[in-house]
Amino acid sequence: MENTQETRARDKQSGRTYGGESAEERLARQRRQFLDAGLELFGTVGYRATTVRMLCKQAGLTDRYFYKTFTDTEDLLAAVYTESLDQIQTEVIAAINASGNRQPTSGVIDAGLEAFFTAFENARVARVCWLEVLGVSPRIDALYTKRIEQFADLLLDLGKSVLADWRLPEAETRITGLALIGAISQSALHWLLEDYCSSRSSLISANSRLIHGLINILPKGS
Amino acid sequence: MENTQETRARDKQSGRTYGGESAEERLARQRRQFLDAGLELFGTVGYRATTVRMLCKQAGLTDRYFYKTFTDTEDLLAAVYTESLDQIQTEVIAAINASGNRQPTSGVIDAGLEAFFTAFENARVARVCWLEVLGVSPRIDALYTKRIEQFADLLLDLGKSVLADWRLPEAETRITGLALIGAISQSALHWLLEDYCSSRSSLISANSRLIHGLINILPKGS
DNA sequence: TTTATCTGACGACAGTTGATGTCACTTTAC
DNA sequence: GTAAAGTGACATCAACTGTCGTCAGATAAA
Repeated sequence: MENTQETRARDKQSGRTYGGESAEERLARQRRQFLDAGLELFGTVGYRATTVRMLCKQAGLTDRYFYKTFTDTEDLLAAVYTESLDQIQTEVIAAINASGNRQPTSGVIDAGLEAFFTAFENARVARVCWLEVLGVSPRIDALYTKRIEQFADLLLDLGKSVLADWRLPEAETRITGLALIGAISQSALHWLLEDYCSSRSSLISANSRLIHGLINILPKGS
Repeated sequence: MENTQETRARDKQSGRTYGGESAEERLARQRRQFLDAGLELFGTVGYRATTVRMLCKQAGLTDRYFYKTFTDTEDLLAAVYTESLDQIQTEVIAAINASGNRQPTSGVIDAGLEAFFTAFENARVARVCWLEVLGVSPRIDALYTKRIEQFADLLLDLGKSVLADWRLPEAETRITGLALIGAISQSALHWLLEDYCSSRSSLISANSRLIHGLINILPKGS
């Protein structure tokens, strides 16, 4: 059906170099600029108050390029959120693996918590991940749920690897993981909302105690 | 300065009975209708998508009466949130006091948790309190923070009354309370987002275990 | 009954927003 | 060097929102 010059010309970027950049490089750079602008604006004035025009001004690009890469501001929010959490998750896992001494549980847990809270010392990241992302749309809610569950699974896998046999029924295991993530994230949220007036170490120690208390009371076997 | 008929006439409601209701009764009824409409709409289509017109249609009243009682949709949101949490807090406290047997800690805790989760089985209440209220404005954020802290204090007071001497430093005590509320509320939030597919009892038991584990590991004296 | 208040339906207004289009100018490819 | 593609500043468009005003009719007080 006439997939000729017309159609081909209308395709995104026909692919010419411009300013020393290939078409893909330009698209990637624009995407990055919008991601940065999104984190900056969503993390300060908030998602609801952020308009396409503001994003473009912040990114130093024109409206057209926004719609070339994203469909919505919501689309950008999802991208910013995903990228932030990807990075944090990577850092937490790295910290856990780095604290190689897996036997004394406390070391691993505190290392993970430290990486976690350190990442959320960036107020923009914290605000986007815990405040702005909630109640936007069913799609974003689903994304949020998925990421929280990923973190819960990370925590539970760690627990199961440390405690040889795990005797908690599956349903309660899931809820327990979510509850722990909730405890940690609520701490982080209040940390942000109170302008980080508590010390990071007190956050780590309070949450660490919670986790140790749980491990202690788990049904034990053998 | 001329506080005569002009000014007096402009005052809210000069105070005549209409339809068998006094001026105050009418104002109170209208306020209630808007509160109900707010809970309904904020709890289903969401705060961002709710407009003044929609609220008035839902409440069966005209725009004018909205502005007579509330300044903003944000104002109404704050009122709906406050009323919902007031009621839940009352129910939780009542449940705690009702389970009079204060010695066996578990009874009190489970009773409180049961009242809590039962209240959030109302999806509209849950959505408003955990989703819609976040990231709206600094004013609403402050309100949220205050209420969460109230719940945390409730929990901590209960703990301190059960455990004779409390040896945790104040800073960590606060964070611990917030973390516990976070655990419980994250459970409730996921319960909502997953359409209440878990059982209430599993939520109670998982969170109860978390609290008992903490109590167990607290620094003990005497 | 008459007059002032209360009510609901409706329209008007300005301000924003998302989304698209225009136009002159640069840069690249042929 | 010439045509096509890329770019940025700006205009345009409809849709929506908060907010306020108008007006006819219902209700209560005089």
